[in-house]
Amino acid sequence: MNDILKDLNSKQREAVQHTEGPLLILAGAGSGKTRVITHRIAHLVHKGISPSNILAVTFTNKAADEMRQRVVRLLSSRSAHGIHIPLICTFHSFSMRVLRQDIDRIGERRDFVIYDESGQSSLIKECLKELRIDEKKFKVSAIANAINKAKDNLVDFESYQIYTAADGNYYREVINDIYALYSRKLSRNNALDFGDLIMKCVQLLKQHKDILDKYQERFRYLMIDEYQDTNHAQYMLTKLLGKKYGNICVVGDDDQSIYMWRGADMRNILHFEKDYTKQNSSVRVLKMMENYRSAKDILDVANNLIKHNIYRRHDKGVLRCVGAKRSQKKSCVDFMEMLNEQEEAQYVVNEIKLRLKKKNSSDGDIAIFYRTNAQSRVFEDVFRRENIKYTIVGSVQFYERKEIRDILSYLRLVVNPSDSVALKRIINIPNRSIGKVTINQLEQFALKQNICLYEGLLNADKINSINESKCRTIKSFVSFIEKFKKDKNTLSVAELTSRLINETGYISALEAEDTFESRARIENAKELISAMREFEERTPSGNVEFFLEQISLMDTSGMVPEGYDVEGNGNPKSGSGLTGHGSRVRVVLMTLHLAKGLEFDHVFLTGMEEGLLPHINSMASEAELEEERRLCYVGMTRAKKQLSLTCCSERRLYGTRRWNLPSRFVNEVQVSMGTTKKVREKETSLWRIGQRVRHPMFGDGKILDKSGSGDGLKMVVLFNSGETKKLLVKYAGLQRY
DNA sequence: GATCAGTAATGTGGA
DNA sequence: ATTACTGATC
Repeated sequence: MNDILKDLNSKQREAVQHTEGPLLILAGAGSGKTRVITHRIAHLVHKGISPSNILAVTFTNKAADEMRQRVVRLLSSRSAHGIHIPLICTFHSFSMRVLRQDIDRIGERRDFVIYDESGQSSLIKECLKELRIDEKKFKVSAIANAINKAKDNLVDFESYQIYTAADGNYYREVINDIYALYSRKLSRNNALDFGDLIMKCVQLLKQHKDILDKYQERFRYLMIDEYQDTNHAQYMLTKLLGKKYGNICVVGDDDQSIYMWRGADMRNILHFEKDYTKQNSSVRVLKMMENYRSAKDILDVANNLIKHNIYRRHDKGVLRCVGAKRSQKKSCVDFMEMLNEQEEAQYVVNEIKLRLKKKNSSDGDIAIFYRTNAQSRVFEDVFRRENIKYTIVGSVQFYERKEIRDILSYLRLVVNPSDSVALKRIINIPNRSIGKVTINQLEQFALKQNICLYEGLLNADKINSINESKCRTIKSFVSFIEKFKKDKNTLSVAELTSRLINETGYISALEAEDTFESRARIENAKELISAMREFEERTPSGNVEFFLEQISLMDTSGMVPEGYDVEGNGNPKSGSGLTGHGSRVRVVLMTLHLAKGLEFDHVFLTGMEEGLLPHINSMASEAELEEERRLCYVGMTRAKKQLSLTCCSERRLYGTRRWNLPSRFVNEVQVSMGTTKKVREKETSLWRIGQRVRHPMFGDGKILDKSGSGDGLKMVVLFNSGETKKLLVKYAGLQRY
């Protein structure tokens, strides 16, 4: 038997060897999914299929990178000379490739830029202003959701109009107007949003048979990861590509579908069999339910939970424990009800400290999961107070920082002057005295003349309401950008950017500020430049356009601290920092959504309360409730050795005090657990006069006086700088230390 | 008087 | 992070 098949169990081997025709792999949590995909790719190549005929699609870049690395390892061990790696990429980057080649066939320019979520909402705000729609009645986020949802379902604004005309709903009519204007604006700015990438790709392939044929011929073997998360547009894209040869292998787990709210359509995975069965060929379905990750107790709990989902599920049996050692006398699942969220956090920290003391070096990774981001605050407070290092996964990411976005907007503008969103972001950064009013006048002018905003700036002297001195300021800004438009082709990305931030005065403005925060921003700007240098080394031919493209396709989500393996399956990554360092314990905090695909020795699943998990907004419909249950299931199945569930009888949430019951999910798992213990409230007054506090901006200080209570609690704080400030506790972000 | 910059007030589902 | 208000500046 060849070594690609050697370390696989029988189900895995069958999946790898089934290469022709449609194949559905239902891969339970911890069953070795990534392993099967990578080995299957290697097996295809080994069989003699050209790597260029193989396409594997994932949802995140992280998953794609991980897979690529593992495929390289598998292939290079068996061939000394240069190996060719199949295309492994995300849905979005695949669509991007296709569109860069041929989008002109459906009437857009090939040098488009991509708008992220904030670019999208800026543009929607522009639309609201132009259509004179009240932002309070039509929330930008709601409109963005509606538009994204439409695009996920392949409904472009023309089709939206047809549906709207049919049902005569006022809200939809307004959305329709915004959608139409928004689409025209995108086009005018030479930009696509994320939804467009897939939708336009499908439109292109549907409308032009020659292009479809080109890709069908090229990619004869398709593999789709996390198929349960595909939306309709993604479904259609894979369907089109796989139509000719039918060699389509999808991998997923309907029990881990947690992105319905983002457009994922579970019917894709539930109906795959029916969908791909034809007269002359049948669909192979493989169920991999052997779990290599978790202790038996943990799997019992998870199985007990998920069996309560009856509404939509593949019948695939329960997760079976293999490999992992049976736990000792003590159950490795426990549950604790605490009085409030401070006590909950304290309990978790105490448990972690106990573990640290034991010096049980094999219990290296600890994760704390929660349903909502807001819950992380309390944990941070306690961890900091107790001096335990932790990492929050998914908090503000590097490329989402203000200073980085500012600099990137400059680059965007230089590359594509019609990008009005980028222009408006930076036109007055640093201060040039071009304010709201002036921008408004420029916008009005551009709208009337039917030119883009940048051209409006070029013609600022033709606007009566703009005086001469303002005009000069605008002109000097324009010539600044024009200069860099020329430099762009002669300078490297890093060099161009470094000049840009120096010559704009961006850096000197930050230097003048000279605060803790501004110094950090300068550091980040420098970090960006070094990221660019790295990029130049990696891709010597790479220009600014390509650099920007890479960044816009990076998933800001799913970023995990280095060393955490995706679906480890007993293959510790060498040099990951997890092995060989003795008792180095790592604590990570994240939302349940971010936990998917990861694994940890000890998992704390916190806030197990009605209203939080299941979340209050998901309790109305059975479908949403089941998604909450799956979310909980995902959290539980991340644990290898120990799973601790916690809840609070009282919790301060969104400013109000709430009394929640323990989550129904706790009752559902029905495993004997540690007795519920009520912990006495220690101290009501955490903010006492004399207490040392830390403020994110003003630094360290001490409480001099306080007044008010509850949300109105105010404090007078004397900071080390000598300044005295009166602060509202609710918003000040103070921490005790 | 118009416009701008800085400050204060306010907002919470999940990527 | 975004909006409302206020004093500063052209």
